[in-house]
Order: sequence, then structure tokens, then C-alpha cells
Amino acid sequence: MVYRRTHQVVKRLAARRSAILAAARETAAEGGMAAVQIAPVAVRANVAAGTVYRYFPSKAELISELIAEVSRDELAAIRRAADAAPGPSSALAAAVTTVAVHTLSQRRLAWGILAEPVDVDVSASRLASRREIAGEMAARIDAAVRAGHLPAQDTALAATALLGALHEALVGPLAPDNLDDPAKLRDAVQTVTLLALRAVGVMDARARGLVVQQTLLPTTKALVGA
Amino acid sequence: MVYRRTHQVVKRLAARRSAILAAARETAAEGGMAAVQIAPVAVRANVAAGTVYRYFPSKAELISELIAEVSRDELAAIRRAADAAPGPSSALAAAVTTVAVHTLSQRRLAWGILAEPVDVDVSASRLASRREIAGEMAARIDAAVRAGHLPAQDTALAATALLGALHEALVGPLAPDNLDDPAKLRDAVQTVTLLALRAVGVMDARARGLVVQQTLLPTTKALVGA
DNA sequence: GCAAGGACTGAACAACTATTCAGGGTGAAT
DNA sequence: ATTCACCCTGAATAGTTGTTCAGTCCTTGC
Repeated sequence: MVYRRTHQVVKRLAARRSAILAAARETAAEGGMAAVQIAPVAVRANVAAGTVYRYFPSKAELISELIAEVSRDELAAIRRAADAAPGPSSALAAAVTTVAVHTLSQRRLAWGILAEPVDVDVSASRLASRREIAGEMAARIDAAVRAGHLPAQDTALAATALLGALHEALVGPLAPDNLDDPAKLRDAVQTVTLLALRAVGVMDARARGLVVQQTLLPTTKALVGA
Repeated sequence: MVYRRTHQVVKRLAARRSAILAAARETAAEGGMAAVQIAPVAVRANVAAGTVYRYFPSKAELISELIAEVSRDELAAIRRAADAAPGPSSALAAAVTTVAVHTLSQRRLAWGILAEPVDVDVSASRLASRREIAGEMAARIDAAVRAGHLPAQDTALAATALLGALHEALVGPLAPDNLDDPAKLRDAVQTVTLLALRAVGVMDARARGLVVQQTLLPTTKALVGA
């Protein structure tokens, strides 16, 4: 064999694969999942349509990887924020705020990842990703329950409901569409976080305190632009 | 003109229109919105594909009407339940429970109506319907706030979040899939209702009381099969 | 019965896109 | 320079599904 995969070639191939994924991500961020079609993505990645199929066996696979990637990022952010908090309640508040902020900062992409039309082949992947995030939230709720800060409850269902509330309020079809103003954006995050904390049983006064704490954190402030 | 629309003919036409809509509804209830294609619906309605277009200018219009119809039913049920309640908090609890029960009793249809992939032409109609229901919920929350039972809050956002929580927990992709058992179903309704009430600021103890009250109502009992 | 106007049919059409593949191009070893 | 694998291209293919329309069937009023 006169041809061999040089290190250089391997790198180029990997770069191309990343470029295609990145192109898909950008496309989704601009036009939602529906806009993620092979031809436009290929153009954006400076590649021919056929080439995409040398890297991903099908469009479904491409989108699945995209979803997995974005979800991985979000999950990491949630864990980072929660782990840095001083106690279980604080950690839960941090997790909720992180989801809210992340979701808001890339609304279109979030909408595509969370709820937009995809065919069945993709929904399995999407489901897995969401379950992971829901599981993380459930664990945080559980910790607060065990610490005696919250009443006993079905944490899995609570986590699911919380995520539903956050998503619907912030990116769903009913979400207010004037969230470009940083102040309103911050208000929305606070309001929704407050709702979420109260939902799982945090007393109103304490919940308000946690929300304020979150808002004072540098990371949150930076992301919300407050 | 030798041909005129007899009363009989008018009735037949109306019946056919209803049949098509009903066929669409059944199809959606079985296979989600994606299954609502002209050909299958036509077959189900005992009609040729072309005939559908004599009653609906496009598929989008057909689906829009379907969504409007289902939403109208739900809105009416919510109002009925809430109006029958003795006070604002009770009314809110009734509204929440009604949404939960209705949603659960036709999960697949609800999923299609609420969240499934549809093209843009339809989303306007869907949006309008959801706004109506969200508006009703917001009004109920507002009434409770004015009565001094709840803290002041952004009622529109709260209503949105509540609906998101209910839908995600009960029909969303993360919803538990073992809700066929009536007992579990009732538990799920209670849990989610409790979460929702606490989210808007009902104190834990009082919320639990309201949930129990709802469960004792004949309508709820019948629907939940308790 | 029969003429006229409308309703119904369903095969053909059209538009959109994922996917393929034959042919040209590229990088690596000799 | 040449040859061998492999990679890339993009036009053609194929599958899906909403929509149309020329022909057929019904209903009505005479």
C-alpha cells in the first residue's frame, strides 16, 4: 500500500468533521433544526454534500451528535455551578439558574435541541441527553431533600416539571419575545428561578434569598449581562 | 339553475367536514401530528384525497382547525372547573388539575397539539390557542393574588411556566411512561398539581389541602378513574 | 327521464431533500 | 514521476407527500 494515513491527514479529517458539526450548530442556532439540511451545512463547512456522508452515516446521526454535544456542554455547566455552591439548596438554585441562563443565551439553538421537529431516529438521542440533565437536576433536588431543606417528594417528576417550566417560560412558544433587553432578561431568569424553587418546596422568603444570591454570582452576572 | 343546495345536501356537506376533522383527530391521537397526512385521513373519513381539499384549502388549515377545536374543548373544561370552585385558590387548583387530567387522558393527542413538529403555517394557530389557555391560567392566578392568597408576581410568566411544567411532566419526552395504572396516574396528577400550586406561592400545607379537595371532586375522580 | 350544476375521485404532478456514485483530484510512498 | 489508495465532488437518483384537475358520478328541479 502506497497510501497511508499520515498524522497530518488524520488531523485534517478530524478538523473537517469538526467543521461540519460546527456548521450544523451554527445553522441550528440561526434557523432551528429545520434549517439543518445537508446542502446548507455542507456549503457552510466548505464541503460538498456528498462529503458530509463520509463523516456521518446519515443526517440523523449528524443531528444526534449535535444534540449530544450541546447537551454535554450544558450538563457540564450545571455541574460546575452546582458544585461550587456552598450547600444543597444553593446548589439547586445554581443549577436552575444555570439552565435558565444557558437556555436564554442561545434560545434558538435551545429550541431546536429541546423541542423542535426531528424524526424518530434522532429523538432517541435527544431523549437520552435530556434524561441526563433531568437526572442531574433530580440528584440536586434529592440532596436538598436529604439535607432537610425540602419536603420529601418524587424528585424525578419534580425535576422534569422544573425543566418543563424553565423551557416553556424561556424558549417555548409562549415565552415572551422581548427578552433582548438585559434587564428584562435578568428579571425573567429571577422570576422563573423563584417559581422553580418554590415549586419543590423552598419557602418563599428563603427562595427569594437564594435567587438574589445567584444573581450576585460573577458567572451569572456575566451571562445575564447585569 | 337546476341544482340547488338543499337542506339535506348542506347537512351532508357539514357531516363530511366533521368526518374529515374527526378522522384527523383520531389519526393524531394514535400517531401524533406526523401521522396526520392527507391520504390516511381521507381513507379514514371514507373520502378521496382530493375531497379533503374541497373542505380545507390546505393541510395546514386542516390541522389549524384541529388544534383550535381541541383547545376550545380544553379551555371550556378549565373554565367550567374553575368557575365551580368556591374561591380563587380553589379555582386555580381546579384549573391546574383540569389541565393535568385532560392532558393525561389523551396524551398522544396532547403531545401533537402542544409540541410536535408542525410547519410554520400551523404554528400561528397553535400559538393562539396556547395563548388563550395561558391567559386563562394567568387570570386565575391573578384572582388569587388579588384575593391576597398569593404573593404579587408576573402572572403571565407564571402561567406559562405552570403549563410548561404540567406538559413536560405529563406528556413530554421525559414523562414517565408507566402512567397506565390508574393509581400512578392519580399520583402523578396530585404531585404535579402540588408542584404547580407551590410554584406560584401557595404554602405547602395549604397546597396539599387544595390537592386533596380536587381529588375528591366527582369530575376529577371520574377522569382519573380513582 | 333528463339536463345542469356541483361534488367526488384518484392518478398524475410538483416540490423538496436525503442519499448515492461514477468520475476527477490529492497526498504518500517508491 | 508514477502509482496506489483514498478522498472529494455534485449532478443524478429516489422516496416522500401535499396539491391539482380532467373525468365521472350524484342530486335537484322540471
